[in-house]
Amino acid sequence: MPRVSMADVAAHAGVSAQTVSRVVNGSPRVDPQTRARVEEAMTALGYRIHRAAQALRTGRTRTIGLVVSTLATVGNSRMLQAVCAAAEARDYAIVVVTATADSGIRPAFSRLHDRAVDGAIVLNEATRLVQMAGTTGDMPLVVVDAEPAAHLVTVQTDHADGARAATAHLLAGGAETVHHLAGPADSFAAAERERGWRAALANAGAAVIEPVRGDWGSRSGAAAATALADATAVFAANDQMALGLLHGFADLGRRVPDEVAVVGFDDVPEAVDYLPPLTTVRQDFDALAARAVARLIDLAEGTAARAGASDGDAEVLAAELVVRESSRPVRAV
Amino acid sequence: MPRVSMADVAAHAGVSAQTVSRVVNGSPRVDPQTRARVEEAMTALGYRIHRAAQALRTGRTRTIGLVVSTLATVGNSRMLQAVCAAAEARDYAIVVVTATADSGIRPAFSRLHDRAVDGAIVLNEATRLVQMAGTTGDMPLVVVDAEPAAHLVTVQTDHADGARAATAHLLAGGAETVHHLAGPADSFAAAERERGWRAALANAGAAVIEPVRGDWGSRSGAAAATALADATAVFAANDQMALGLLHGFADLGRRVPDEVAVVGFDDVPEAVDYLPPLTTVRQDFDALAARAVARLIDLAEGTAARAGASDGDAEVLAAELVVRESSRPVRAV
DNA sequence: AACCGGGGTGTTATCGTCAACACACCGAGT
DNA sequence: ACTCGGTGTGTTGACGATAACACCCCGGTT
Repeated sequence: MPRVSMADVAAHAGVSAQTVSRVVNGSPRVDPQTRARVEEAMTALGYRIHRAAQALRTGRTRTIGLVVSTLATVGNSRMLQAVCAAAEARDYAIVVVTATADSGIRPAFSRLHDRAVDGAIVLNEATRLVQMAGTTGDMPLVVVDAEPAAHLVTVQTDHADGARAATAHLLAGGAETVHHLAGPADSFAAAERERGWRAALANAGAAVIEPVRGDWGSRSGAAAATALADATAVFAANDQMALGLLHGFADLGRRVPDEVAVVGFDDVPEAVDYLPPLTTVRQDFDALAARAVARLIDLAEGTAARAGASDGDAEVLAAELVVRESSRPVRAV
Repeated sequence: MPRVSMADVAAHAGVSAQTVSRVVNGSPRVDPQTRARVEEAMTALGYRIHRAAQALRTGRTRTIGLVVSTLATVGNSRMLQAVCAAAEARDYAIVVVTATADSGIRPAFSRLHDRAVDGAIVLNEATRLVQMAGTTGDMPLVVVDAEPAAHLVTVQTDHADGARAATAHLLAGGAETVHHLAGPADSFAAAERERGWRAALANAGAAVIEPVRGDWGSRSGAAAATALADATAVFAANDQMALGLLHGFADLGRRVPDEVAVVGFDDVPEAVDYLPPLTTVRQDFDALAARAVARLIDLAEGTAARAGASDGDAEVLAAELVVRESSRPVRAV
């Protein structure tokens, strides 16, 4: 049995296809009786709107592209899930495209352009967004965790403040100063976390030791342990690197938290079961995703043109310190 | 500037739109000179095919739906990434829909049906697939990690064999028997892993202690530690639960691996940095995803009708034991 | 000379939906 | 009686791509 079209429904209800369209789109210009008859016909025939045809006619697909560098980080995959949920609630679908470092974002946007998505959300690692200014054409865009800039709508966690809180917490615990295991140099989130760490140290008048740099992965955290062997407190830029650090310190015989305190960032679900359970900074990925989707849909549907409200518009969501055993005060109270 | 259509390209190249279509679709019935002229016009104008129009005319969207219960498990998010990569290589796009336990799969498939996807891949937790036999209509379907059944194409890791290898490894290490921290009762993968564990015990004539059941999350693993306090070897159904178990054992003062050996499943990237580094069973998610996508595209494009080769067709990929410190032999060699 | 076959190309109609316009009807105001 | 505004509905014509068919031009048969 072939697809049921508006014409079929129209015939069954004894009206024109246009009236069916009006019912589907909730136009007020339909007699309640007629509307009821059409709706009855729709359920009777099992009518489903043909999105491709709708897209062809209206130019809008009710589809959002999600550009993601990798899903290997817990943060990204949680964002993806949250974005899906938020989009589904608005009757939008998500198509995922990957943009790796070597492929660049151009092919990703090319695919999205083909698919005529109504807009795109870019996750993370967006420092190199500058490259693509021209490429995206006029596609509405919301970037997560990127440098706020003119003509760019961004949504981000307050990485700097979270990092500041983590560092202050470690200082309050009695550490002379706090070492930092930073993320990749080209990551905005990593830069922000580093900035917050520096600010907290400056605020307390503590010495700044140049950070060790990792790649977000736990292996790089383990590798950093020797370089950080004389630290009494370390703020790691994410939980995975913190985990590696815990491992590295264990191998070196450095006891956590008795000899060295460790704090991470993200609050991955497993952090509570690390050994010892990890103090970390929790991001509200659900809220972040909901805001990103809401902003994008506003842009895509909005009559408020992009010249107006969208200029360099940045939204920042708070992060929350979660204290666990890995940062029990170094010198007992 | 509005969208560039085939007609525009055709005008620019001095041919008809149909000829442009033939060039785009690689028809052999085009003079090489004409083809060159058309291709030149396409790049000159920046032509991009309009998928919605193509979909309307051809009835196919070059889009694959991915139905996923959650992305909280590492396995699922790695599968998602791998599926995206495999699909992109074939010029297909992925749209992700979630089907939670309460929402059921019906709305998910409804969304996919609207979107006119060419087929769908269902990830995991598919025991309740039976519910949807009628719902999917004739949409081509590949299910990952589900009970093979007639009229169902499945792709799966050899969970049972991986579990068997893990259990045999623990027995070889000197354990009297091996306890099992199982996954949720409604999960196919969990059932298979349990089956492999039982088989290995039976094979060795070891006693079977009824498994403790978790929910894949690390917290459930930690909670299971007390119930498993007298074990000398535990096979956990995934790495996250194994991590929780390591935490729980540490709290109980049970030393791993000296007093109790632990093995997980999945080989998440962090497993190597758990304390102690976790022995586990590695799944090849990339291969799994590539096979799933390949099978689905065959189904969707295949002239080989579904009555033929697709009947109860199951593909099984090997898993590999990765030995680390958490299972160092209980009784020294 | 008439015919054939096939490569290369154009024409036409169509997929399902919706914007724009047309129209028919009705009660209210002049 | 006659316009008027509003309401409910139908008609027409795109949107962009392509399947099906029609056509022309050629060299090679009969």
